[in-house]
Amino acid sequence: MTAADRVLLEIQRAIVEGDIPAGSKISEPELARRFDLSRAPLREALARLERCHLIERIPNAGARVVTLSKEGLISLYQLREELEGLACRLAAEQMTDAEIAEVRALLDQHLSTQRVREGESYYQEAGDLDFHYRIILGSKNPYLINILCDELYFLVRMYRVQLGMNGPRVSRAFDEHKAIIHAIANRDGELADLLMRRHIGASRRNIELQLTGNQA
Amino acid sequence: MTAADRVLLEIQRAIVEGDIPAGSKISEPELARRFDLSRAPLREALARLERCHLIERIPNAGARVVTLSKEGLISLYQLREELEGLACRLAAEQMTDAEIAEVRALLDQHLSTQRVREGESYYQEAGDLDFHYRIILGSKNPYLINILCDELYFLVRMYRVQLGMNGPRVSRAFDEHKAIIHAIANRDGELADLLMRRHIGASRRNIELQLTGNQA
DNA sequence: TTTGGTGTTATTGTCGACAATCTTTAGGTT
DNA sequence: AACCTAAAGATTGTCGACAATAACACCAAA
Repeated sequence: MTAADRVLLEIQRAIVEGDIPAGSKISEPELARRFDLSRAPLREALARLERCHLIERIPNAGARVVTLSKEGLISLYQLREELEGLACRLAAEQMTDAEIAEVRALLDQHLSTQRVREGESYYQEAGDLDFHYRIILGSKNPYLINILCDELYFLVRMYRVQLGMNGPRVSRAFDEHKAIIHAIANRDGELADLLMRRHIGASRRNIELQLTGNQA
Repeated sequence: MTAADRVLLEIQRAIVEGDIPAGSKISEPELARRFDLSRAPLREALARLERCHLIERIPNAGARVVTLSKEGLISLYQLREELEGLACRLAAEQMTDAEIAEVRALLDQHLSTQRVREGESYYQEAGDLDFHYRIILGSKNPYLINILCDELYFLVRMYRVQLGMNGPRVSRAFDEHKAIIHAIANRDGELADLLMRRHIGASRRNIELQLTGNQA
């Protein structure tokens, strides 16, 4: 693993968790000192951060961390609904019985840990992401996998971590996950598609509420 | 405009048109000499080429131009159907009457030039791409625009330029374009979505035929 | 002959310094 | 006082060289 990869992971985590605040300016020399490396691997990392929409660069003018907005959230989740719906249809055709069984085991595991850590949202985040990851990987479509897992999901996590995902929504999401994997196990891609779109739509509305509440 | 941007455009064109053959290995020193610049901006360009799926990089091992395959084509066009279908639905809501009129004027212009250059596919390519670009931009969804215009379309062009787009399909595509913009003008997003999916599906089958024919 | 190890070679990753560009600030003019 | 201009400062883009890693060839042993 290269130095650019390491610093990329660190900066990704820092931006997603708000350690580097949204909307703040990125200074290459400052970050280079902070992570104790040259600007070459740092610029490589910045290029990848731009790729996953965590920063915005203007030639000869610098880079800024993205700002979270209601319009951005809606645009992002419009795409998610469409792409993850497609992922469900493909997964219903492509996933092996073994892979489906693994996801079901994963969900059971989430359910038990969720009871213990009621209200603590971070682990739920990771679990939720993990579920979506599995379905997307199950589509076996490399371009779809790349877009969702490598380019869009860090921004999704940023919205969820910074704006929170709490209330009764947390426990309800598990049931929705169960229903989706059940439809996939039945090889009913259409139903899985529909359920996933509703699932993502509900998640969007939940974050939207937080967003309008906070900035009001 | 920076030097990395210039060399990026040149290499993109070279790969899309097969000047740098599909599947060939990329040598950083060689390309640096060939385009007469340092490796720093070249690596920046390579990073963006990877982003639009024209090359594949392995850490510490180099980069290769992608190889065109039937599976790759199908995966790519599955995504296109979904994303451009969404673009049509959004465009039917978001495009202004002026923008719609512009696209119609564009189509009329294509029709007249197409009659003149019957069979010459390259201009048709540009025209077809232009039409799709307009619809995508009309969706006003920045993430959707980024994915389709910046990341996927160079690969689409590569398939079409290298595997050809000929026969009666060329003229038929114009009628399909007409029908799509007509549906958008009527603010019928559902219909535009359906027509676009069929349009892209037909285009895929056409290239698929060429692909199976060539490698057989 | 095939397989495993080793040395060589070439490529990629990284570094520090220089050049080009933009932002900011100070100054002068209307 | 407001606005345009210009110089200073800082930041980004680019360069050539060095270090680390991986591919390759060669040789030895089974």
